[in-house]
Amino acid sequence: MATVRKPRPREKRSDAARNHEALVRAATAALHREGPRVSMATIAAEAGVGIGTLYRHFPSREDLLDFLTHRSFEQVLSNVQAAESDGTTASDTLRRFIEAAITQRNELVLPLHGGPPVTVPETLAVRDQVHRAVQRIIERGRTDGTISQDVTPRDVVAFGAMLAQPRQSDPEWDATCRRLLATYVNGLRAC
Amino acid sequence: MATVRKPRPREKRSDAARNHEALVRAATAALHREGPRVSMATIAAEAGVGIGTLYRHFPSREDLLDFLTHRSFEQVLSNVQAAESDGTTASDTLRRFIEAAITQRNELVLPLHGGPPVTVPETLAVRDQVHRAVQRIIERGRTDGTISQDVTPRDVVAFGAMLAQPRQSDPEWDATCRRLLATYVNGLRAC
DNA sequence: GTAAAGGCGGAGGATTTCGTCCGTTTTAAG
DNA sequence: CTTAAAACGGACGAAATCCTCCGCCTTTAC
Repeated sequence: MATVRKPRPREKRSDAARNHEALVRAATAALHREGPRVSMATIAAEAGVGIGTLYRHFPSREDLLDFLTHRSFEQVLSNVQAAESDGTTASDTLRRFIEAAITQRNELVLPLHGGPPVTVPETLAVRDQVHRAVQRIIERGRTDGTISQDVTPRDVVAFGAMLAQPRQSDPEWDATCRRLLATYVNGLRAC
Repeated sequence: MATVRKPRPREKRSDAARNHEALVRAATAALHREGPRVSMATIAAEAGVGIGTLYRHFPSREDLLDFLTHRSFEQVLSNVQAAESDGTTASDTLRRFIEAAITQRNELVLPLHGGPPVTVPETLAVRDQVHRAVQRIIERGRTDGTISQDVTPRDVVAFGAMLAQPRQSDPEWDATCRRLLATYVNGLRAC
C-alpha cells in the first residue's frame, strides 16, 4: 500500500464564510416577514447570492430550517438561563423568559411544543435542556408559593411559543400579548 | 316592448346540493387532517367528485376558504351565545365558550384574531357580533368580580383561537390545553 | 506569479398545484 | 318519453417551486 501523503487541509475560504452568514441572516429576516413558506429563491436574493450558493451551504430546504431551528432553540436556552439567575420570584422569572421570546419574535420556537416534529438529535438535546431549566424554575416556584402544583414545563413553553408567533396584520398584537402574558402569570399562583 | 314571459325558474338540482354538502364536509376534514395547505385535488377526491365540480361550487381556493371561515365564525357565535345563557359566573361562561372552540378543533377560528385578513363584509359582521357578545360577558364579570378591569374581548378571543389551533404530533396537547385554559381563567380575576 | 481546490451563479429539468375548458351525463319539467 | 338546462369529470395549460448541473471565477498555498 502506498504511503498516503497528507497535505495540510486548506483554510475555509473567506467568501464562503461571509455568504453563510449572509444566508442565515437573510433566511431569518425572510421567514419573519413572509412566514414559513418563503421560497428558497427569495432567501438567496435577499442574501445577495445565487440560488446555487444557497443549495451548497444548505443542501435542502429542510436542512436550512433545521439549522435555523437549532439556532433558535439555543437562543431560547440562553434566555431562560439568563432569566434563571436574575428573576426575583419564580413566576417573575418565567415572565421575563417568555417576554424575551416575544420581543425577539422568535417564531421558530414553535417546534418546541410540537409543530413540525424536530428530528435532529442535537436540537432535541437543546430542547430538553430548555425543559429542564423551566422545570427547575417551576420547582422553585412551588417552594416560594408563586406557582401551583400542576403546572408543567410543557405548559409554559407551549404558552410562550404561541405568543411568540408573529401575528402580521394586527397592529395591537403587542399589547394583547402583554395582557395575555400578565393574565397567565397571574393565574399560575392559586390552585 | 315585448311582454317578457317569466318561465318559472328551475329548482336547484339535487345532485348539486348533495355535492356541495359533500365538498364542505370533505374540505373541513381535509383541513383538520393536513393543515391549511391541502390541495384542491385532495379535497375533491375526499368528497368523491371531480376537480371540475369543486371549482364550479367554489370558483377559487380563496372562495372555498372564505366560505369555511364564515361557517366557522357562525359556529363560534352560536357557542358564545349558548354559553352566555347558561354559565354561572362570568369567568365560567368564558371557560365554557373557549372549551367549545377547543373540542371542536375549530382551527378556522384563527382569522378571528388576525391570521390571513378576512375581507368578506358579512364574515366581518359575524366576527363583530362575537366580540360584542364576549364584551357583554366581560362586563358582567366586572360586576360579579370574576374578571379584572383591563381584560378585552380581543384578548379572550385571541387566547381561544390559539388554543383551538390543532397541534398535530403532540398526543398530550389536549391535557396541556386544558391546563393552559384553567390557568388563564384563574388569572382573569385579581389584578 | 502560478496552479488547483473549491466556491459561485443561474439556466433548466422535474414536480406540484391552481384553475380552465368542453364533451358527456344527469336532472327537472312538460 | 322528450328536451334542454344544468351539472359532472378529468385532461390540460400556466405558474410556482425545489433542486441539479456544470462552465466560470475567486481564494489559498507555495
